[in-house]
Amino acid sequence: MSVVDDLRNLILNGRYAPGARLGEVELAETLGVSRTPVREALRRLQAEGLVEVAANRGARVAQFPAGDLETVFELRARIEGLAARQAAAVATAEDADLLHETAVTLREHAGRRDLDAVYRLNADFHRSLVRLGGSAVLAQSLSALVHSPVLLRTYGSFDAEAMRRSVDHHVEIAAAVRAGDPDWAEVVMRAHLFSARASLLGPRRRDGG
Amino acid sequence: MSVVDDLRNLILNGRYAPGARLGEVELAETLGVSRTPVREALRRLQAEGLVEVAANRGARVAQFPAGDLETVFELRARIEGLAARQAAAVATAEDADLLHETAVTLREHAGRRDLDAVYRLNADFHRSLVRLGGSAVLAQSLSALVHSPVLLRTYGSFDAEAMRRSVDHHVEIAAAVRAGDPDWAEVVMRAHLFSARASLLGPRRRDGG
DNA sequence: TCGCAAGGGGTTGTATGCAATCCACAGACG
DNA sequence: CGTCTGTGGATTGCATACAACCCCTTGCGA
Repeated sequence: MSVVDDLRNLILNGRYAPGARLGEVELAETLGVSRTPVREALRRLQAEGLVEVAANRGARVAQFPAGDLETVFELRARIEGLAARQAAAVATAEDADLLHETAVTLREHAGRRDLDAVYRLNADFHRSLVRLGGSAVLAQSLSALVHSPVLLRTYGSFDAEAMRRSVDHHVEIAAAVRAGDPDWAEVVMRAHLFSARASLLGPRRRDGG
Repeated sequence: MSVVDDLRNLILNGRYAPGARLGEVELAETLGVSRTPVREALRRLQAEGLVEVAANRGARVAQFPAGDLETVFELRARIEGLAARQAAAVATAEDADLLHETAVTLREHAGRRDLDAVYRLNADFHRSLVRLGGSAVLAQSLSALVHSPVLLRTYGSFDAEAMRRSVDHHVEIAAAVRAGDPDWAEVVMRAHLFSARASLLGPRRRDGG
């Protein structure tokens, strides 16, 4: 429907890889509109951090330097930790049950290595949690981080144990929300993201020595 | 120079108050360009969270519901806490000296209640710290929060003691960075923001009772 | 007097044309 | 042979024209 959503999906689905050139005329033809809405969509996605545009030189899909990936997870741990905390503080039993449902379904699909469903349910879970947290600024601060092209298909690099940890974290977070325990919810969420970071980036060796 | 920067400054300087209508033709005339660059600037500022646009109904300056202000400060404490931590971990002595300079100058202007200079130096300080932290994603996550129109002229609502605390926090953060102590830098930054929140929103009474 | 529907003004959404800028390649000069 | 410069093609940036949409007003009817 909306050009900006279409373009965002194209990037997020890997149709345009990080670093790929985004020519205005090519996108306009692909999306079946003129250059004007394409340009506006590119400007929005630029502000979202999904694309980088150089003056007079066009747009490319943004790519994080590897060092920034650490920061992305550190930020997500802090921001989504807050989201989990607030969700646990305000969620009703029905809210928590819905979260639990999603987490359990996610676990089932993970058992069958159905990665597409896992990715979708994972996004659902995190989005629901943020919505429960109830703050628009929270959602916005996160969107730029979780939509990062580098984070796509992260589950592909998880081994069996990491996958098990990840899906169990979701269930545990739902339990913490159900219990109305903000501290519990926050630390599990932080563990969830640090665990994912370790699977993606490998072990963090100590500095000294 | 750039239309998006001009427009952002207009909003941030209070020329357009939160909730004010942003007509495309009016802005185009004000800025001396056509509607096209104005529209692109509005889309960018929309993604930054500074303006809200409704389909076919135009753009307005964004305004947070009061409840979200708590979340904004909670988020800033977490994100800028990370920025301070990373800055302390990597900053050189020269970097720390520059921060100290800014903090001391800020304190002098605050003593004379020169609010314009205070606001500018404060922004400089926080920006420098984030730049020291060295991560583009960090800078981007913050920009949407600190640019929030609601946070303008916050110092106007500070009493003498709160002002003193705020400026001293800057000096202390510089000291922590100079000492290369990430823990110290982070907690002072968190205190800095919680103190500001208290001045803006009043005391947070306990729930129970 | 109140409700509703049709019309008009104004604003946004989109398309297209033109100017400015950038990159690549070729040719000349040292 | 290497480097610099000029020219051509392509792409972006901007302006303008037209179409679509929304809201407000106005007139009619109950």
